Amino acid sequence: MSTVKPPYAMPFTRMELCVLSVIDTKLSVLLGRRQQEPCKGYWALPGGVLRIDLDPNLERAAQRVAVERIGTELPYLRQQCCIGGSGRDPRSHWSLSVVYRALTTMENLQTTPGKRLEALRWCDVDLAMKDASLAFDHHQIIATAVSDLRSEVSRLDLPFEYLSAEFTLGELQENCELLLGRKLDKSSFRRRLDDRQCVEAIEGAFKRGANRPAQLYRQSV
Amino acid sequence: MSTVKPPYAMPFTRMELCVLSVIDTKLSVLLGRRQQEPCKGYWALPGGVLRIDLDPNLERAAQRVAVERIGTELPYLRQQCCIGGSGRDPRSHWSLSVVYRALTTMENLQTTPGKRLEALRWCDVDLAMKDASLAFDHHQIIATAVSDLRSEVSRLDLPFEYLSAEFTLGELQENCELLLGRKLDKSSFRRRLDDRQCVEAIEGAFKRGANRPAQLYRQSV
DNA sequence: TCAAAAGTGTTTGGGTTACACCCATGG
DNA sequence: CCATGGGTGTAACCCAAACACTTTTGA
Repeated sequence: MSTVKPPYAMPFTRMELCVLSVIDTKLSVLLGRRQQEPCKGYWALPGGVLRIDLDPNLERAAQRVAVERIGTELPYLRQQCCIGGSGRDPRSHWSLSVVYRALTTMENLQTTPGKRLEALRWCDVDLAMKDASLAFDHHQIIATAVSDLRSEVSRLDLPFEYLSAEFTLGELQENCELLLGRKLDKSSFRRRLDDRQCVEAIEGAFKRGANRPAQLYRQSV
Repeated sequence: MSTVKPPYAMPFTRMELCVLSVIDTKLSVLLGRRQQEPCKGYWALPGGVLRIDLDPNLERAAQRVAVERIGTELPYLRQQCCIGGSGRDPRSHWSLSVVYRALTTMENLQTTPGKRLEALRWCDVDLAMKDASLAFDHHQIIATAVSDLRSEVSRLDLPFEYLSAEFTLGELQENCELLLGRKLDKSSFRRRLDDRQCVEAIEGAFKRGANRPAQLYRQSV
């Protein structure tokens, strides 16, 4: 397999990250303030150029960009969409962005800005989704990312890479409620969980506190 | 906005089409037999190179490739996913494919193969989804395209670009059944339709035949 | 004995399935 | 008047929401 120069010019290809987290009980998205043109000074999703000399595939590319901009790899990475066309980005006549969505916890993330970013901050998604002052079409991307995440959680397609390995049903429910932005009923939540067999009790493992001990669970095989 | 040569090499970027249709009462996918390496002689999804000199955006690129390979533009075009990495395609060290899904009717499509294809043929999706002899990872792409289409139809997110402008409820139901590959109940299908208000009756328009005339409907605003 | 969170049962209601039935028309 | 497909009504059922209740621990 030899590398042949393609006969046509190829698009300027970037990776963009839509990193979500629950901050202060609200689902939030990580935004970076751009240090360079285009959209210098505007808030935008963190991103970077695809490096075919460094990245073996798209998902690894997204993780490399995460490390460079945010300082860590990201759990629960999902491809969201890709957008391409002429006139999107002044650096090139024709540019293509591959967007990945992630879910992480604040603790894993110190928000010290990486290369090419002036600052990083968390922004409540309810605000970000409507904020037309974000760079490019990023508020639209955030809206679909949030809606896709929420419909996954609604149908109990749970973000296990984001959750800790062992959890009580109360903790699991609380996490889902924070992601969805609404309360769930304990009884029906549990019934749906064991209909779908998505979690299993860990024999003899409990979380103890100032109350009745709670059975610990893990993701089912 | 000046065009600046990007500082890094960019991926060899292609468009692939997953064109679905109901052929002989079965949901089928359009496959082309490749005339050139890589995978010469194998059946694959029709596709072509992204041409940033010709295509204003990704969707237009998909339509241009459709015209070149299949001879017509396609209704109901949806972005499916994109796949990228090194070692996928011997023409380039690193290649990226943007996959679009479409839905069309056999009548709109003469299957005379376009450029770079030896032949075109329709293949029952139930076979194609499992056929590991398809080029690249195309059988996997087909499987997710079919599943995405079917879950849209299940929740009555109907493919209106594919349906004709006026239809009876019987025709609509029959179309949905063919796409889903299973029978639906007439009564509940109609109840769900008017709960969701996705179609509206066309005042005074009927389809006549050797039986009771059927009210014609169209997509709701 | 009380607070707090775990865990369970029971009722209700919305929505879908299954199926039976009536209606209107051409032949 | 009969075959054919359009169109409607009803009962059964499934799932999840709502909510009340019991259980088990530490303090």
